[in-house]
Amino acid sequence: MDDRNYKTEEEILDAERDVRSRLGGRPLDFASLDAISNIYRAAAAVRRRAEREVLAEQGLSWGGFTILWVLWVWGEMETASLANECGLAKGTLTGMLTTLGKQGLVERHQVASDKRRVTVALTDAGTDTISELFPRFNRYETAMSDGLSDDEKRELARLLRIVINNASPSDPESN
Amino acid sequence: MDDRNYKTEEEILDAERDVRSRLGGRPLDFASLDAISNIYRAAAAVRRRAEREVLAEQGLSWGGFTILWVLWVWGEMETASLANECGLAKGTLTGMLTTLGKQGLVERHQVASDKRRVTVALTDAGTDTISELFPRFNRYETAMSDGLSDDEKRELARLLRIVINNASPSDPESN
DNA sequence: ATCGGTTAGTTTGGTACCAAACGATCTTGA
DNA sequence: TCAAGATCGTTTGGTACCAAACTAACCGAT
Repeated sequence: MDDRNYKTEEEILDAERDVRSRLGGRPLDFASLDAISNIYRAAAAVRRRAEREVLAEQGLSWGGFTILWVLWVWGEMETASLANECGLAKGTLTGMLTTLGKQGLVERHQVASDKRRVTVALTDAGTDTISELFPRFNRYETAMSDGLSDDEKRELARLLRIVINNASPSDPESN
Repeated sequence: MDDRNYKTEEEILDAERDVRSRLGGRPLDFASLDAISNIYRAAAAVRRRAEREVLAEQGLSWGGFTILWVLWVWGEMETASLANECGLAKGTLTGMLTTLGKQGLVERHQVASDKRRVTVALTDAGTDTISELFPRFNRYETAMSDGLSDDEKRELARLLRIVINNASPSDPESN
């Protein structure tokens, strides 16, 4: 059976023709369709494989890894910034910090001047974990970019930044 | 407070310098890092917004929408192909088909010649839903691609296909 | 003809994730 | 000074998602 999870050029064109006819010739934006749906496909594939092949042995999820990485690069920070930086809802972050805390990788500190606020920092074990793990993760990223030139990687990142901005509510109450 | 969820050029360079120093000058592939991490960021942002602004009023998740879309384009198909086509684990598909079935949007049919096998098809209501919803979803995709030329959209899709292939286990027992 | 291995889909157990409701703390204005 | 509102992080309730264990059906070799 056909278990490829990509399409040949012809199959894509077939699908386009089908959809077009099913809509009675109404105009559709296939260029956008293809671009956007591939973003999700690529992200899911990259994530699943990373969790299986790089992160699982450390007992980390993609989200957990992201949190450690952000804390490593940016240092101790408040949960609101951290959630935003990681692209997580604040409620989600609470749970994941609890998990990471149980693993001894992060610590919460109450802010003295405002008892509502909490900062998060890596523990020594957390620092060890991420500094050992990150180079391996980066090699994985290199492998996922195999076949792309450096210019193409940069172009890919640039195009995605445009999409990210389009999708990011500059308007209010995200979270 | 700074609640942008993107970075300026300088901030990215700052972060790069920090990470570089933290690793004691070990070489890192920042081009791949930037490209791959932006894929996930973009996907999460696009998905969340789609679920809120396009899918929620129909009571559909991204995954549920994807299933309807695939069935609409490709017609009745067996669950294994459908799971593969949607990028879902087969166990996940079981649950989502149950949900979609309760909503009256899809039907399961046992294959007569092999009672292990099951095919899935849209109901009339399912067909109505997806054919009404899809054009709106496509307009959303267009909005998410705002600022990209048609050539850039195609280039984005092409670059992502390469990543998808890299991340897809051509080897066995996925699922 | 039946027994062992293979291949379907489903069930199970667990995490990740979101949105909305909540409780505690800070702030502001009268 | 103290009550009303804003703003923190957490809790709650629910879905989506995966991997691994499971069950039923098929199939091939003896």
